Amino acid sequence: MSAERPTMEDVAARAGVSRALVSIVFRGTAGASERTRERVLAAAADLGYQPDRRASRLSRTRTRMLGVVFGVGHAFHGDLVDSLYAAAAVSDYEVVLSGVTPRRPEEEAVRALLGERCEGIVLVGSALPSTALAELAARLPTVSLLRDVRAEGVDVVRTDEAEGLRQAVAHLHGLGHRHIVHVDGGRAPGAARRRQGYRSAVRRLGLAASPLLPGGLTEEDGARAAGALLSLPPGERPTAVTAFNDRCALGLVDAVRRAGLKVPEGLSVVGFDDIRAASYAHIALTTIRQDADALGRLAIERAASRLDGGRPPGSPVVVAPALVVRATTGAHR
Amino acid sequence: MSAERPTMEDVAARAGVSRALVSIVFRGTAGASERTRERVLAAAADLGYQPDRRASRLSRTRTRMLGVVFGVGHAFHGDLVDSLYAAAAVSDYEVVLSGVTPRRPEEEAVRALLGERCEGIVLVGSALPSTALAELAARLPTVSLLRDVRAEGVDVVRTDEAEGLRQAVAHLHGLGHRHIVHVDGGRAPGAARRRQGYRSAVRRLGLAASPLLPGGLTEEDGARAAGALLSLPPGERPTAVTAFNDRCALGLVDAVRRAGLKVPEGLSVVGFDDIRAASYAHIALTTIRQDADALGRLAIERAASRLDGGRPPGSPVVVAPALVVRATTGAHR
DNA sequence: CTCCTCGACTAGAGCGCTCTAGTATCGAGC
DNA sequence: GCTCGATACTAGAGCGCTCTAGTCGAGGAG
Repeated sequence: MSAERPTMEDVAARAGVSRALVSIVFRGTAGASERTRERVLAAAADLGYQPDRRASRLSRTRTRMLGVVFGVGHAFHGDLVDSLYAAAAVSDYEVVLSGVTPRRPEEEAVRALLGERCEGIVLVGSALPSTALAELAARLPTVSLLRDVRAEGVDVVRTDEAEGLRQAVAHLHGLGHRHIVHVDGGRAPGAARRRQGYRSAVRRLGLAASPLLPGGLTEEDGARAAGALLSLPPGERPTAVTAFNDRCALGLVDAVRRAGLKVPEGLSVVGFDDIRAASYAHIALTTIRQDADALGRLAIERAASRLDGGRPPGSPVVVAPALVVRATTGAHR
Repeated sequence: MSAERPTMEDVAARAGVSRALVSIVFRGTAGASERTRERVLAAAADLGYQPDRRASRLSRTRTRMLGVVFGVGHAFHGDLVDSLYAAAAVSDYEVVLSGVTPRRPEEEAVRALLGERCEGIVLVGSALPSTALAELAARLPTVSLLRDVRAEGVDVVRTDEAEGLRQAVAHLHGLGHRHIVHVDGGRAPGAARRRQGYRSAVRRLGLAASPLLPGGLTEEDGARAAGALLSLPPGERPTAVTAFNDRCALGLVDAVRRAGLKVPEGLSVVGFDDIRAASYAHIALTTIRQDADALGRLAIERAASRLDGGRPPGSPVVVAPALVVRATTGAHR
């Protein structure tokens, strides 16, 4: 149905120049006169020529490809992928996606990228054991985005979770809340730091640290935490909650409202992430915003500086979060 | 930091065989004795050799790569990507993802895939003009997944939206509802067919077709539709609603509940898609399930049959949806 | 003993680019 | 006139695989 795809050779013949010149024109490097450049591009357009990246990557010494492993369908990963694409373009790197899905484990996603000869790899919210990460890092520059790991050679780029929780607690404290509970994320990436941030913030304000409420990272986990919260004797019930993340907060808000408790009048709730849904007018979740743009940019820069600058490891990059006040928090009464 | 990556040549030398033999072993084709096979694999393992896919693809006549363009972060697209990965593996194709994000338009995502020399391309919920799709299809097998288009050469794989709405309306009718309103999806892919499915279903049951309520594909759109619905004079207010999709339904349910209307007692709501969140216990949305597995599988099969079987176009593939009854619908009273 | 067949293995020509080391041409400087 | 240095362009050797067309040797049939 379609004729053989034209190659550089065809374009060269049509433009009456050598293949090398066509290559020069398409790579945009110096060495071709303006007239020839135009002639070549015209010939290419006539033939519908498009350079073959496979061949180009094979012959180039550098592939300038950065692999990105992410959870397909994870809202926040999506925001990060957007930012990674943008940042890579700036540094003249190319992003190659490899998705993790229920049926496609992270190991396989990584293996696929290695076969492509990516020069570096960014793992978004990786769940790989740190030994596996260290092994990876021994082969090529490896950035763990979101997840904090101590693994030889692995660069970490993450949000300052503890600081985020400090801000959340301080915000609630400023509103007059004295009984604040944290809904925990369990073993999810970042959960430990948020937990710890909550505890130290509460302590510093001279409040009593309440036992954690078991939660998780989905709406369902949040709804379950709501059940636990509502079953507490009224006297022991907190007036404010910091949730592990936005989805968890959303589920919790939804469930307590259905039980007749008003938000924020009866309970103030703060999330974490600032996923898109959090900003919807009818939800208007007060939350701790993770700076997806900065996170993505720094992850790429980190990989690029290892590749280009030969700059050595360096300590984890920690991005400051920001409190976004919306409508799920209010004065204590 | 790392030595040069070993090549087939190195493995061959170490195993004391020719490069061709190593290739045979790694491709798993016949022509090597069991003993040699083991020797080669051992040598490869020693060196930490991994075949270079760029080179392999370049020399192979067929790349067996299928490009997939999808919306990063779209929950349902994520489900489809999972199924596409799985189906491609079965047909021995390789999936190459190219994400669409706020800053990376679909055109660019497609261009990237063409440069990779994908043999076929699957566009999930494409928003490209049909002329652009036809142009693409002239170059390589093109499947439009979810979106129904009439474009020369483009294979369409989609859910039977009209049938879905018929089921939704029939379900509500069976519960005694006589005043059912559809919250419209506007220009979103599939919206026209759902609209039309609603109208014909209502007509067939002898009910009056109410004017559509403008909605959209996000929770926010649903919440806005709720506002419009609540502002209707009580006598004109419907007792049941079919929403364009789950997210819209979720936003609507949330908003009407907050306004004091109980679901399903005061209003029954049916969504569309059956995204993961719909099944969460605290949400339990009655919805029309799109069969992501079948959709993905058929999309791959379609592309593969064009490529392998040379089977010609064929009519659009329409997948049956299924009603999933949960807790947002109840008997009219 | 010769002719065939068959399995195991190899040589070598690509695949479509990139990039180094050139050659040709031309104007300027002495 | 000759050299020099640019600038514009080309030849050709890879990059690391795949795959066709072989070679080689062992065994079976006649």
